[in-house]
Amino acid sequence: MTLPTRKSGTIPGATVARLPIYHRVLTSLAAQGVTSVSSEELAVACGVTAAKLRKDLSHLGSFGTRGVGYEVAFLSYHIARELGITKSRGLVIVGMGNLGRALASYRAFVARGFHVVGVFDRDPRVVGTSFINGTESLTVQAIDELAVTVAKSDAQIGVITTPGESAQDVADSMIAAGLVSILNFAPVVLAVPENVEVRKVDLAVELQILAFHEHSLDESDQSDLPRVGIA
Amino acid sequence: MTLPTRKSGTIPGATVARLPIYHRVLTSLAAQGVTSVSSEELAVACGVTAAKLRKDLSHLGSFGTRGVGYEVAFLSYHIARELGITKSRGLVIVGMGNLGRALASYRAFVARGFHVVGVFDRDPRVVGTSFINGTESLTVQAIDELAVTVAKSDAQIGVITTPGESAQDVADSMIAAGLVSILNFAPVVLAVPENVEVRKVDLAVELQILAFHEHSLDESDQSDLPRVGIA
DNA sequence: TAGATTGTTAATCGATTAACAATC
DNA sequence: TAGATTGTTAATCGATTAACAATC
Repeated sequence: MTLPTRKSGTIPGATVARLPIYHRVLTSLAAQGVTSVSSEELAVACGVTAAKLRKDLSHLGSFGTRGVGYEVAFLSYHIARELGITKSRGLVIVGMGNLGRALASYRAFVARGFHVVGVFDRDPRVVGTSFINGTESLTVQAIDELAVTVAKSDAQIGVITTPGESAQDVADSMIAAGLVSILNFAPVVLAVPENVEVRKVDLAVELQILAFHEHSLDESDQSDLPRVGIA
Repeated sequence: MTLPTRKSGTIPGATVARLPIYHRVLTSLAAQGVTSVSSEELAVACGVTAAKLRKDLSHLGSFGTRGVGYEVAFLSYHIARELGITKSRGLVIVGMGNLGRALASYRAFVARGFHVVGVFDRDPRVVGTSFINGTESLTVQAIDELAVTVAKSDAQIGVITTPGESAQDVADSMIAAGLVSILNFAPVVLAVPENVEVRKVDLAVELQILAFHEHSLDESDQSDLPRVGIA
């Protein structure tokens, strides 16, 4: 018998994007006391096909047992290890509008291994105000203080929740402060050095993609309608 | 000379997902008084390659002029038309926690052609409370009232911002109320009939994908380190 | 006409799927 | 051994890219 071997080489992007889902479902199964799961069962719970799930996992190594399935805790640990979420990672959030304040208090972040180490805003009227996020109280800081806070804490990810106009300036400040991972909610394309990874979430874009779905239905409704005319 | 012809057939999903970006950038260019743009210029502003942009647009029809470029207003209109965002679409939001309240007041939604027609929560202590979103005041309703509100208004899209435990129930209520487009922020896979389109946004997943990036850097840092030993 | 840029073609790349040999 | 399920292979599918003929 050989120890499970971690595959060398890189993991496809599409696979990386699904690993967090697998991890969350496995965590949930473990909480329910489930100790073993087949690729078919796990796939259904994750909303993917069993073939895709097994293919994804095959990029990490060989963590299942043929004829049996996967041990929930074991697989969960190896996915967490691969994702680098075995330790909690620090966030800074810049832009304390509605969305920024909501994210600063978002309980799912803590539940999934992140902690907010600082919140920032450009507006002097907002700087210095405090609010409660879960257990601790956060005081809004000026953006000048970003670099010092990032250095003092172990912050690794910057979240931008400003309007589009300020987003590039904020990104520049984050990069100057040493951050190389940015989650950008502002509807602008950020220019960053190539060692910096930006993920963009545009909530209005998500709605517009759904609007396309609605619109497609409208059109097919029309062509499905019986046409009045010469028969 | 022939009129620009709209292509028949379906538009690839990857293209549909980028059309809102093109539309937003075109809107921004128009606001700056730019009337004409080349695929190269537009692509840079959108963060894609010119080849990809032209390929995407080719699925909608032929709206450019060879040797010249695209007329901003003309192209913008045709993308909006394709996406079905020439008219404002109504949203209902269920789950008035931090995220739900933030989205209910999110100005970018109105700016991009959506309006909130109702907000809902399960908690009787929250039902009946009001808050201001831009110009109007919204009163939180009980989920029982969802169907009536959807029927009375022109709501077409349901947004779920509840905890995971309630999300499936909420989705069922939305579908019963006649909604077929759902934006789901709860970290669960919703079971829905196949005529219903669900888009899932998991904010913690976005962070976890960035954590993978951080983690990859950690690993390459280590292998880059000079190793002490027999040389 | 000469220069520029589109729209399309063909090649490449990556992701998905189905099937099955390996093996518990 | 018989039944079950993984991990892998090969085929398919869809998306991206580069190059260029069409044409303003």
